Amino acid sequence: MLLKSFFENKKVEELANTLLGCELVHESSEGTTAGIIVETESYHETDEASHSYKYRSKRNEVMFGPSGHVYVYFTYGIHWCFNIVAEPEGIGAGVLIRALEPTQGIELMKKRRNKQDVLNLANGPAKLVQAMGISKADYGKPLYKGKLYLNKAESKGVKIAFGPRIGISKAQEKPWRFWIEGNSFVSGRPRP
DNA sequence: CTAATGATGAACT
DNA sequence: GTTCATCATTAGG
Repeated sequence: MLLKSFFENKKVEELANTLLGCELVHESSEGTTAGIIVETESYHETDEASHSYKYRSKRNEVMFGPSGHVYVYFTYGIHWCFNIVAEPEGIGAGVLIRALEPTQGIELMKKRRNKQDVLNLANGPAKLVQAMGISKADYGKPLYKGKLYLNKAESKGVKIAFGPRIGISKAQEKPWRFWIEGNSFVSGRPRP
């Protein structure tokens, strides 16, 4: 699994970039599920759209902590999203995982999601949280230690594309969304 | 205490 | 492509 040093000494957008192609693994009591990260977005405290913008609060305080920890948040009344904290303690930054390509425990994911279509298991922020069995219980946990962790990118030479983020009502000017070019598990396709 | 808001998904036409 | 479900967190009084 990737160690603490992987998350350190990287800018948030750099981490978002490096995370593409890595495998996210969760060993739960129901079984192990895993998937390749194919889409990310980066957020920083200087960015108006970020939860960590301007001040810290009870919800986002883990984003100001050391990098490599898990930030899980709830939105729109029913949806959970999964983030990885980036940059050193004191800086509120993180990478939102937007989509996964399932690799292990696909049957379990289908059961959790109550869907049969593999393409539709984890191609969205709240979907992958459900498919992986991640919950608020994982909030603040380190990714370099424990049952939820990352494996190094297996394939080299994947094409990385980037563009504006999705679902932001303010500050959409930063091209801080990254995805693997041509991967069909990426949520949505930006227009040229 | 009360009201507005939102880094979305599913179902539908 | 469009509509709406649904609630923790936040800001304001």
